[in-house]
Amino acid sequence: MAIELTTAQALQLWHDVNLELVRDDQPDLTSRQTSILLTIYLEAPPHTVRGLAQKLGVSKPVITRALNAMGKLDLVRRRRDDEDRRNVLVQRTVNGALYIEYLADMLARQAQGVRP
Amino acid sequence: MAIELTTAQALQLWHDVNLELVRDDQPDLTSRQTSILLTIYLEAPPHTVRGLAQKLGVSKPVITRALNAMGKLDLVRRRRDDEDRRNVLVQRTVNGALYIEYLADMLARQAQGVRP
DNA sequence: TAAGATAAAAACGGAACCGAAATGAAATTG
DNA sequence: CAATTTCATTTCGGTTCCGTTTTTATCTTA
Repeated sequence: MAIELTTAQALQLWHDVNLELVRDDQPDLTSRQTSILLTIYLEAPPHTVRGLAQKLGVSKPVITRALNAMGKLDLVRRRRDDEDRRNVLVQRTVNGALYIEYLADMLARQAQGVRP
Repeated sequence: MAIELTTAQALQLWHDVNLELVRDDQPDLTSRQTSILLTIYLEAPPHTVRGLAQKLGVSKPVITRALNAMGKLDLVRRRRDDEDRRNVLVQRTVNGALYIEYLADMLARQAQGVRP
């Protein structure tokens, strides 16, 4: 069951979602931060800085800084890998799960409102 | 014909779209810039700095700066309003229309790929 | 026409982010 | 066990964005 969406509907949905993200009082995440956050919450662990950098096609410092920012917001958490202490494992938080839930509900609601 | 999308599907779609935006070599727009751009291209003119600021719930300098940035990318253009020369009218460009088209196609393609 | 109102931009200091290069810590290899 | 590799972070200079405040230009109105 693929989702059939005309390009006009897709644009309108993108517009409405972005507008709500700007207008709400949730923290504003960049595309990179959003990609990282959703990768962590949608894909199976473990998630390392190196792995995330490869998946997104960006440098490792970009991941480090994004983790700093999202760590401050309590959306993700770092933990040293005990198997290989060079690695940092990125983990979920309760607050991050709540944010994801907000995002998912908003997206589904906006999609619901798409007009033919 | 509303678009039915589970929250899980919505999240996956959001993830995939953001990931592609990070990975492509198109200019990276912020949520605010995207909202402004799509407002200009989806809603009827005229578009003024003041009107855009109100619609997005942000200050006017935010709009001015976003227009500077998107003007450099040739995505939008300013024109003085001849009726009231205090106003700036924001207008579309060919390059902006091409960017919108790229965005729309990518979104529709990603939506097409959503799995039940 | 002088005074006030309005629209946009500019200026300012502070915060965040960028890519590239250097550093620190831990594991691996010869 | 010394040298090298790997992983993540820090640092650097530069750019961009933020909110607030000030300035400039234009219009309205008393």
